[in-house]
Amino acid sequence: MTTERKYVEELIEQEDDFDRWYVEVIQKAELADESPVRGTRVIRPYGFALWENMQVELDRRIKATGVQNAYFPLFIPKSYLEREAQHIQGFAPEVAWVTKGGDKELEEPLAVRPTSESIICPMFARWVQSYRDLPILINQWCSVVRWEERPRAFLRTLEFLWQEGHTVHATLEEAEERARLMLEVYRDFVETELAIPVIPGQKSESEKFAGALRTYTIEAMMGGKHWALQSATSHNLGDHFGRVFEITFLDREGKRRFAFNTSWGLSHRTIGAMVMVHGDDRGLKLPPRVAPIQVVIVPIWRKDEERRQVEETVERVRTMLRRAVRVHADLRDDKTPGWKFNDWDLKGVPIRLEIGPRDVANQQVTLVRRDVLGQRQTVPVANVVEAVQQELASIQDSLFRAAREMLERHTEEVRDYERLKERVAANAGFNRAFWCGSSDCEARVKTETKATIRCIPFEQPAEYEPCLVCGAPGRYQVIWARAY
RNA sequence: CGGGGUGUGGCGCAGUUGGUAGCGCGCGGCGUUUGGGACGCUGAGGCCGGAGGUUCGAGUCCUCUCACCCCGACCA
Repeated sequence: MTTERKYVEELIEQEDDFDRWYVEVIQKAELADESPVRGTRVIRPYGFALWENMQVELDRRIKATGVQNAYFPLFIPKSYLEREAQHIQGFAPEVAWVTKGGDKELEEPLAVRPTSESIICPMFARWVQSYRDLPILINQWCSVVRWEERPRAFLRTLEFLWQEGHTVHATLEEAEERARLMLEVYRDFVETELAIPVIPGQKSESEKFAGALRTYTIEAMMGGKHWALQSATSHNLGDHFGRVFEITFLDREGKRRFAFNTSWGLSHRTIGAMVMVHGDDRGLKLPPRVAPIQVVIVPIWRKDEERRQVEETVERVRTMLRRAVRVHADLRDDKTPGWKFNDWDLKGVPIRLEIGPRDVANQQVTLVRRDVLGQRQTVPVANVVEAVQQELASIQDSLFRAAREMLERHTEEVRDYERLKERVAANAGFNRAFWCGSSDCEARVKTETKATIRCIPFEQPAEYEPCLVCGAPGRYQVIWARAY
């Protein structure tokens, strides 16, 4: 450990205090910084570049399902937010209100959107007249505000970045299909781009979105304490919002009907997920597909003459790579190579290329992978593009495998309530167990262990055993875990 | 809202029984260095969270207050 500690002396080790490691690594890798308002964070250029790369990939997938982007106002009149009773009940405690415009008291307070159903649905009501107008498929990229008691960088901040999709349909079946489709989009995005395996499933009644008929979720396991993180949700809102906002249309038979809605969102908390799932004692490990810098080139020289030759080769390699990957040449002359190695390890850049006099002489570069530090390989300059692309794909793959292995290793089928208590107390991970479906059993476990039902996985066993808590016939196999 | 803790250069901290503020890192300059966080010299930077009080004198003692952090409660 002492030799390890030498590399990044200022970063606490995960094992010592995972939560503090999380805070420190975000700060030191320059993903985000503190801001004057408690619970808000500045997202720095490196962190924002990561989010932008994520946006591009997710946006593409969303649009591929026929959705269009739009933008709705930040402010929602109080009366609008209050129309769906469960919706406002769920969000009331964490809504931020604007009551004054300049010096003038507003006639009606405006909510800063905690989510936009209640401002989008009234617009849907205006736009929908006939079954021919349906479906409407809208997405917006924006930030929302929820006045949380205990903020955590990226995972739970007062203001956070996300996309929220909102759709209207003629039938419940169509809404259901859309809700499930978008969850599948999220699953694919999170697993493919972020290299995080997830468990798709349905939320229990007590955990579902305020105002929804059904909520679907993808749940991921974080490193360290092996807690769960709800990584995205998709809701079938039924006709709850259709009725209160009077989104009606004439069907083919000329009959007036209420429309059905869905909404679905993925936020920048998934950045926090990447940090916690892939990171190690040296810092971040960013999945190549979304990493702001995929390859960093570190030049090494002693004399001015060497410097000239090395930088010439660096420039040549950078130009070769630039068309294929996101590459950065670290030409700072006030930092030593060793310092740079540690710095880029901390920032999670997947591949480092070292180019020194030896490499120049042999027309090669030295390639080091962030996920398997210490294993250096040399690559002829002529082959560098191909080699880098191959390694990036391989890193993406191995990050996903490692995360999946962690998920599997820390998941257990639990048949005894005492065992569940033990495992939750020990931060042992996910617990698969049978549940009768009663909210009493659910509440009891939450009170006694702090674990909640993360989801009812879509994948269910062929046969059901008795409820873990009360012994009544089991109706579902669920995942119990503590969550961020 | 309960329990605990911390506020001193950008960051991390020290500051004894009260005597007029210091260390490390970082930052600027110069020189030597550079294959896993180099070194020397030199320089800049602080009304010690805020208000009031005690005192000849307060970073230090007293009172009040503010902010932040941690643990609970709460939170899709």
